[in-house]
Amino acid sequence: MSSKQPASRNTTPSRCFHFKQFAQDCPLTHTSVVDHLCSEQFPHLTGKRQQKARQNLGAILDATFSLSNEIGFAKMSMRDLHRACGLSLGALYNYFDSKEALAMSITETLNHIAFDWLPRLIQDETLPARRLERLVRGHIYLSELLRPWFYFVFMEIKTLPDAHKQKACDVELRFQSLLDSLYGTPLLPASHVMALMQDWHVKHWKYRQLDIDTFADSVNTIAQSMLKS
Amino acid sequence: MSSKQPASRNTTPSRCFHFKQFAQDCPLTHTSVVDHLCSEQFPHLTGKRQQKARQNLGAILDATFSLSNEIGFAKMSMRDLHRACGLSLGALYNYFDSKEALAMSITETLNHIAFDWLPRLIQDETLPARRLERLVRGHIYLSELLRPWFYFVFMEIKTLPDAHKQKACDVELRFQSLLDSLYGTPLLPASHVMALMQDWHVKHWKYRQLDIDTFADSVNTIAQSMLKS
DNA sequence: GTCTATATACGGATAGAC
DNA sequence: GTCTATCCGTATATAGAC
Repeated sequence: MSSKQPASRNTTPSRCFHFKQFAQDCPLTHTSVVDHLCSEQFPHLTGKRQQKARQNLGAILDATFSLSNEIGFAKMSMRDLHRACGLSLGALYNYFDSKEALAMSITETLNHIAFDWLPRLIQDETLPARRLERLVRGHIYLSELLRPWFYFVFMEIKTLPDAHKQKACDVELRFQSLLDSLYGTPLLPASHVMALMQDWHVKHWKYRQLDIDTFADSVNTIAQSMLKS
Repeated sequence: MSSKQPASRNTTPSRCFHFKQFAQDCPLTHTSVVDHLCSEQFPHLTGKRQQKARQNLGAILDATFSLSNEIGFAKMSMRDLHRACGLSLGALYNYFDSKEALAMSITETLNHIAFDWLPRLIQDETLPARRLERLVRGHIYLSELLRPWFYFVFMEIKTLPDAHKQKACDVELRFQSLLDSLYGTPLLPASHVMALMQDWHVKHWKYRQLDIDTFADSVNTIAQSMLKS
C-alpha cells in the first residue's frame, strides 16, 4: 500500500495509500455491511430467502438514512419509512422489533466494525508519523465508504438510550486515545484531528466538489505538523 | 483589546484579546439575548409585565436547551417543556405559537446576532494575520457566551423547514467566505478552521476541563500556519 | 395571562387474514 | 412473510373558566 513514485515536490504528495487503494483492499462496503447485519439477525436463512431478506434490509436502511438525513430520525415515522422502502408497515416489524431497535442495530453494527477495524490500520507500522497518516487516511476513507452510517451515528447518538450512547462514545474515545498516544500530549491535538476528519461526513454538502484524497492530504498535513511541535 | 506584555516566548502567547476581555467588551450575554427576543415578541410590554415576560421566556429557553441537549428537540414534547419550565402547558402558547415557532425563534435570533456581530470583529483591522486571529477568537468566545444557542442551532437546523434551513446555512457560508478571502484559496483552509472552532460547542463534553483560551490559542496556531503556506 | 380540561390527529406496535 | 385494519397511548394545540 505504499506509493512507489520518486519524492518529487510540488506534484502529487506521497501517500501511504490513497482512496482507490483503500477501497480495493478494504472488505467493507455498504452492501457487505448489510449482508453482515442480515446474517446476524437471520442466521438461519439461506439461498433465495436470504437474498430477499438482504434486499429488504438494504431498502429499509437506505430509506432510513435518506429520511433521517432529511428530517432527522426522531421525526421520521414508521409510516414514512414503510412508504419510502416499499414494504408494508407490518412487514417492517419482521425486520426490526421497534423503531429504537432499528437505530440501535445501525449504531451497534458500525461501532463493531470501527472498533474492530481501525486498530488494524496501524498494526504493522511503528513509525509515529506513518501510524498517524494511516489512522487519518483510514478514518476518512472508511467514513466515505460507509458515509450514511457514520453520519447517522454522529447525528443520532444523542437520542439513543444511555447505555448505548456510552458505548458509541467509547469508540470515539478509543480512537482518540490511539491518537493521544502518538502525540504524547493528551486531548488537544487528537481532538483537533478528530474534528477535522469528521467534518468530511458531517458537512458533506460543503465537500461535494472536492476530491477526497485532496481533503485527506490536507488533514494529514495539519495532523503531521502538530506531531513535530 | 490588545495585549501589552513584551514578546516573551514560551510563556503566555501574545493574544489580540482573551476571553475575559471579550466577555467584558461584548454586549451579548445569555440574558441580554433573551431580553432582545422579548422586545421583539412583545414590543408593547413595559415595567413589571415586561420583567415577568422576560423571566418566563428565559425559563422556557433554558428548559428547551436543557431538554434538547438531553433527548433532542424532536423528542421533547411540549408537556416535557411545561414541566421543566414551571409554566402550564397552555401558558406556553402565549409565548410561542407552536413548537416549531419556538425552534425558529431560537435560530432566527442567533442568526441575526451572528450575522450582525461577527463582521464587526475585523472592521478596524487590515493585517490578514490579525484579522484571522480576531475572527477565530471572536467566534470561539462568542460561541462560549451563547453556547446553548450555538449548540441548538447546530443540532436542530436539519429538522427546520427548508426556507429556514437555508438561511441558517447562509450564516455559516458567509462566515466561511470571510475566511476564504483571507486565505486566497477557497474551501479547504476555511472549512478546517470552521470545523475546529465549532468543535468547542459541538463536543463540549470533551473540553470540560480545558481552559477556553488554551483552546483558542491552539486553533489560532493552526489557522495561522495555513495562512503562511 | 395563566390555569385545567379537552378536541383532534398521529405515532408505534399488533392482530389476524392470506 | 407480507399484507390490511385496528388498538391505544401520547402529541400538539385550543377552549373557556378564573
